[in-house]
Amino acid sequence: MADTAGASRSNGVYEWLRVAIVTGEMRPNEHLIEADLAQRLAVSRTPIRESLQRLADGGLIVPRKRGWAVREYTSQEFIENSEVRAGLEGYATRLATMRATDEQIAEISAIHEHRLQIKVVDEKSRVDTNRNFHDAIIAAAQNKRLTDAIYRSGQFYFNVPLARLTTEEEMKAGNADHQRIIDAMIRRDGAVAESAMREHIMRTFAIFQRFNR
Amino acid sequence: MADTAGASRSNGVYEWLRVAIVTGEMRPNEHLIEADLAQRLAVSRTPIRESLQRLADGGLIVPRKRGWAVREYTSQEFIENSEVRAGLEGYATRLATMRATDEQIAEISAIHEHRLQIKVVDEKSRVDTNRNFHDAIIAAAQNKRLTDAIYRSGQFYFNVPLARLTTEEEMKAGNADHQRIIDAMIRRDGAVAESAMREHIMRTFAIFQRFNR
DNA sequence: AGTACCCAATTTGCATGCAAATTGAAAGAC
DNA sequence: GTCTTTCAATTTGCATGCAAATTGGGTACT
Repeated sequence: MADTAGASRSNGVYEWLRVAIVTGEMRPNEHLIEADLAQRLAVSRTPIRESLQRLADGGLIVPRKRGWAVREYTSQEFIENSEVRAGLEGYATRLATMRATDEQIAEISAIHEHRLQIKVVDEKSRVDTNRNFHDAIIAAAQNKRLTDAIYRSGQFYFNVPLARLTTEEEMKAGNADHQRIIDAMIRRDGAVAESAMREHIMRTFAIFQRFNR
Repeated sequence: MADTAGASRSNGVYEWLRVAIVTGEMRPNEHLIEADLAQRLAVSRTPIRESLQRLADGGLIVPRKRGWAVREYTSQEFIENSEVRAGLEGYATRLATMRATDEQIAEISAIHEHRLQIKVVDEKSRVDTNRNFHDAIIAAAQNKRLTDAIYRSGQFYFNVPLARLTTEEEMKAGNADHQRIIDAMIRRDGAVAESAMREHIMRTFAIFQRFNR
């Protein structure tokens, strides 16, 4: 997120709205009225307007003839976004395989080994270790713009309970994917690491696609 | 570009400023004063402010303690952005290779053949046919979000005379790259098409990197 | 000459006001 | 009962006003 500036009122409003949308507190298709939001957040319409425009640029809300509405994604758009994510993070994995120090690869491997111990029911650890694994790989690619683009694409998955509904088999399959990725990275095989990551991401999002309502 | 809405005054201002920055009319590091811009464009500060915030989100300008400045890219950022572009457009080429109809591939091939006839000095045709070639491939990937992401990444190359300074050898090398790409697409070899496009893009941007001042 | 300090000018952040666009619903026609 | 038309209420787009933050430069002091 290329955050615009410091802790102005406007930025506070923007962040509040962004979180409200991403967490699903504001439902897709929900209509947004400047004056209502202004009253609710106890500011004037000016910072509200500025925030809404930025949210629209970011694709979180869409213009209506009058006002704005929280964006609703079609399943087609969901798939398209998954492809973007797979393309970006797959490429990041290739770069990471080329550029990571041995220490970084050992660290990623350690995160993976740690995750193998996590039980499905331990939701927090499950989500955290997964995030750590992906974050460590992305960071090892050493490309800030690429990192930004990847995290930005994640914003589009709001209102999808990505983490909640994983079964035992799904977690096993995910860990097997991770194993394939880290194995290729250790062998410094960028092409395999990349395609393994792509497939992992497309598989994972396919699982969650059915919850995109 | 996920354009926010219709032809309001604010959008006009936004577009005017965006073009001014991208074309280099406003130089990197140039300081932007709301009131000055307002007077210059004969509107109040409100639409100016809204536009500046959106430009900042898009990464074209950066905040200063007081006001904004046209962003100046380091050569490191230039390279990083080239990698993002190569990753995205390479992946689009792979998808296009899988998804294009035979007719679409024939069309792309025809564009390429046509370009082979263009002389270096014919700048307009040279730039146009190159764009057509890339656009046709990107469109054939049939992924709107991916298309948006690719064109968005192009915005970061403002103030670089990308088209102007191509030599005879550089154009030949570019055409050879294009040949490799279309050959792989005809063979429906997505992996080769993808890496050929990646290499083409990284090579091309490496040529222009020296003009990034 | 150099340094510290202070004040006026500049510039932003935000609130408010008003005209124009949009809407929904009531009233009227058939 | 249904379709039109009209009009008041709602809502946005933009301009303007004002307080607070920032700055630059002049003056006093060493």
